[in-house]
Amino acid sequence: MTGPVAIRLNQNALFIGGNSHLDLALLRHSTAHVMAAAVCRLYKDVQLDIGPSTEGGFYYDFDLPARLTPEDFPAIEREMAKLVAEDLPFERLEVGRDEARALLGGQRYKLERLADIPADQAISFYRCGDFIDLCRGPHVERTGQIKAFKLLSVAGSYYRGLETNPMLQRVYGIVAETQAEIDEQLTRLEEAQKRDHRKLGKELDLFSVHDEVGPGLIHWHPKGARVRAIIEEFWRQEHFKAGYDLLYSPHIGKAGLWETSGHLGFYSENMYAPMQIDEVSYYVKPMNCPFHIQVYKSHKRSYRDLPLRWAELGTVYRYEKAGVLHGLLRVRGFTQDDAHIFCTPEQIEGEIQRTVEFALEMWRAFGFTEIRAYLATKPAKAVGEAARWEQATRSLEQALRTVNIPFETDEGGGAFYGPKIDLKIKDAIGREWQMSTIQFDFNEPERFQLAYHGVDGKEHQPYMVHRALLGSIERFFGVLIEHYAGAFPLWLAPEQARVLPISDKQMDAAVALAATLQAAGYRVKVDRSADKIGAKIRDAQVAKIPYMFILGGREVEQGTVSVRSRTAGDLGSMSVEAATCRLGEDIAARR
RNA sequence: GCCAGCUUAGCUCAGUUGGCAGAGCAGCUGAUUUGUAAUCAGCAGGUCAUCGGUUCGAAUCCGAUAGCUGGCUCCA
Repeated sequence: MTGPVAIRLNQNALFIGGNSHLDLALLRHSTAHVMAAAVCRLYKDVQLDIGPSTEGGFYYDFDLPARLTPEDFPAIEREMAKLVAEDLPFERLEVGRDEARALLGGQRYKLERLADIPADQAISFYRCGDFIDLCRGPHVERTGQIKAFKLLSVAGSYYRGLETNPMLQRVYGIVAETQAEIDEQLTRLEEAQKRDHRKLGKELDLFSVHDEVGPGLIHWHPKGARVRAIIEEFWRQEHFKAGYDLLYSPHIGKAGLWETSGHLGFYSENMYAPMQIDEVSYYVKPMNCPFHIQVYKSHKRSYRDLPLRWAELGTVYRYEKAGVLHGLLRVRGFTQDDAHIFCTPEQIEGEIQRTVEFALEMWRAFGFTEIRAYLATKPAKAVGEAARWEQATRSLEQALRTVNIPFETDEGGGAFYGPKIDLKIKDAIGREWQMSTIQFDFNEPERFQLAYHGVDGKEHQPYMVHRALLGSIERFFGVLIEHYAGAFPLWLAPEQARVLPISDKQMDAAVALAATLQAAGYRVKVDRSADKIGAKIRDAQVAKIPYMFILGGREVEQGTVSVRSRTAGDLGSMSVEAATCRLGEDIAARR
């Protein structure tokens, strides 16, 4: 979107000036109204809810007897175009409550919305032709100011977002100043869809999900598994450097363990049914913490031992509702890059800070810089003393300020057992996914009676922090695929280089070169097809392989190799040493 | 789980009003031995997601189930 939207507001409307972002929001919201007006003209018995602007466009929620499908969009768009052509003014009306009720007639959702407006607040309606809607505003002046728009999708949406409420139909759309901008936005959406990890995962042969096995259960193919192995090895080394130790724990545990931890009480709807072993119930783990706690409790701990930082790539299984599963980003079995930090109250602030810094460092290493942080505070229902909550929340906030990343506060968004910091990043089409999480836990240390001996010789309860930096390896891989559009940098690429003989005459030399490079630790394959060189290059390019080493008669004779880069094209002939040197440089720079 | 839509070869997709199941790519075989993004020919590949119904006849119409997609709720 470019430039400020030049819109002058109705003199009755609340003035919002100068800011193009807000003007765009006005335009979007106004277009939502026009869409609602169009729907009311075309359909009978329309119950209206709300139609706000969103980050990318707008939507309006309706309840109507007809079921809307994208096939209905052209008719709605035509009706909207008529409303725009009529250039109707948006008129603001301020009315009393009784009059408002009368105006709303049989609009049940609107009447409920009206009841929510505080007594001291003005009640306003906006009229646009014969369409009138309870609305705070503001709006653009006239419908004629809406130049270009398009309806994109329709989906169900619970009234007020509550699962127990009726489901409304939500129609999404976009609006811009010119048709060209709409086309541009649609092209961007298409481009984003091309880097969807589900599409690339199939095309690049990275992973799969199978009906025969079950939804949300990921199969890592050789190439995906190779990338995963590199990620995990890097992760382990970074953790050792950061003062962590590694743990491995079982996949199942007795019911009693999950009772003590509280999971059977507060997390059972996400846990799979138990299995009977020797007449005892065992559960597959949805989390790793109770196991780490057992290790902690395996002997007495002193304040001199703390902090303990224990990490595990722990595979957990959680029941997720069928409708929420999404490629690698939302699955039922996944490996968390989990860790638990046990420390004294004095250490907590420093530990949180280094954890946040560690997380950002990790994200930077993988090429991510745009991350949003959220500080989630104490919810209404919570365990733990108020003073602890306060100290914990303060140290989280302090850490965010010290590392200087902007954050939003999610008031009351913490878990019942402690406050947390979440780091979120966006997928190819702008959906935000929670990745890193740093969570305090006041619940389990209490339930498991965790203790350490303090300087005073007395037993104290340690602070416990759960943290996952990448979140889960599955989700991280999904986001990574989209981030690089499948073209992994050399250090992560499952196949770093492919040797392409011009003809079969160079096959022996090609196999020998690949063997040499493989022995030196590079991931290299030979193209053994009978294709012409152009086709071999195309195959390698489509497979997004960073380097192609082309061997013709000349190269074999001179002991050189013609190097082609995925991004820069033909780099010309060079010695094998020069070529491997280039690989080494790219790997070191994580290019 | 809820609302809506979708499901045809390994992949991407055609398939008209209910009347013999199709293409490209990939695969295999053969020919070609090629100099920086697709060599040519042939062959093979299907319980049209599954189950049931309507019909003389169903990929096509109806119902159920499963999976997927877009959202909602929930979450790493």
